[in-house]
Amino acid sequence: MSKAKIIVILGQTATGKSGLAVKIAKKVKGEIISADSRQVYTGLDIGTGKIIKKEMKGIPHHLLDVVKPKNKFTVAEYKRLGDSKIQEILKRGNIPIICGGTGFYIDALTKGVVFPEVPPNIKLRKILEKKSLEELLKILTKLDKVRAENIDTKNKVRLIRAIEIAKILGKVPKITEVLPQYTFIKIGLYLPSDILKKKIEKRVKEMFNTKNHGGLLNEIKKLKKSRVNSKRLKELGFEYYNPTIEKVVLESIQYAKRQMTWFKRDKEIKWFSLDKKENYKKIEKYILNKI
RNA sequence: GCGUCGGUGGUAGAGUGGUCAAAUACAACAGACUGUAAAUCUGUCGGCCUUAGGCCUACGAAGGUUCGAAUCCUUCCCGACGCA
Repeated sequence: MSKAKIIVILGQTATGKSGLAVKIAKKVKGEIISADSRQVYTGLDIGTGKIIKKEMKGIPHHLLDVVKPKNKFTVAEYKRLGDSKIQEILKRGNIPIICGGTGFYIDALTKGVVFPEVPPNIKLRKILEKKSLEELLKILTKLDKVRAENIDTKNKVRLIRAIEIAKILGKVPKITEVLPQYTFIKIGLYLPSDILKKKIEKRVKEMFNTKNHGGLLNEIKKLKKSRVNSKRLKELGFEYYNPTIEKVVLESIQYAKRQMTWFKRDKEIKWFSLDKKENYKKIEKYILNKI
């Protein structure tokens, strides 16, 4: 039996992924699984550029609004949920379309990555956070010399997580990748950088427009009211921490670059530019051919 | 017009005779990524030479003092403030 096929649509922010995904879904009887690390949260709508009901055009969208922003969501959870969504969709005889810009999440779902079964330990993290990089490295070296040697020794977040894992499992297991059970058709969307910048600018301005459900600032107000503190807001991304139009535009552009460094490594991605309308047809054809 | 303070790399801003191609921050460029991933972290960042290193051009402009100047002196240009 041949493997089930799954479409993946990825790309930098503001390249038009969501729109394309809906179009493709209509053609192939698809259902969309979002791969966005922040759109999983309720209440983060404007700042994350979450698709609105009208734009969905009746296509089912999954993994949007699955947790409250006060709770932390993680890749491992994403993988679990994503895998089960894929199964459900396939069972219905439809085609799953993974669509989003969070490379880490996409890889978790498409590369058969197996994460160590160690949930975050908030208490331990609090203690470790107070320690210096040197101290943390020392602790990790004691627990797992191998991981200590190849870890980024200046990255506190990583050091803490490594210790967290090693404390439970004795060491940090080597990352294992099992052969994926599906065939992924990966479509990457890109735009020439000047056009991308313009689109980002336009999008950010729209975010701040108060006619847009009160705008981003109102969204932040609501989040604060629901007792999301400012440290958490910062974690949720730059749009949510003292934003100004200029700042958000700049940081979006920087973010887009970071996204690209991630995607560049994946040689399975077939890239398309969306700067011309007729390219939609090209992509459609490419996908229909593969399915 | 007189007086005071100031003019530093893409920007902001330290440096006030040698250790200065010049702290730091930002931007830019490249990259990493084992449960925070729009997060977190790293490298490069005047030009040229293949790295060690070397050479050249640079701290408003032109001169000067000095073995040596972003730093001191003179004049000029520009800016801010004060007095007229």
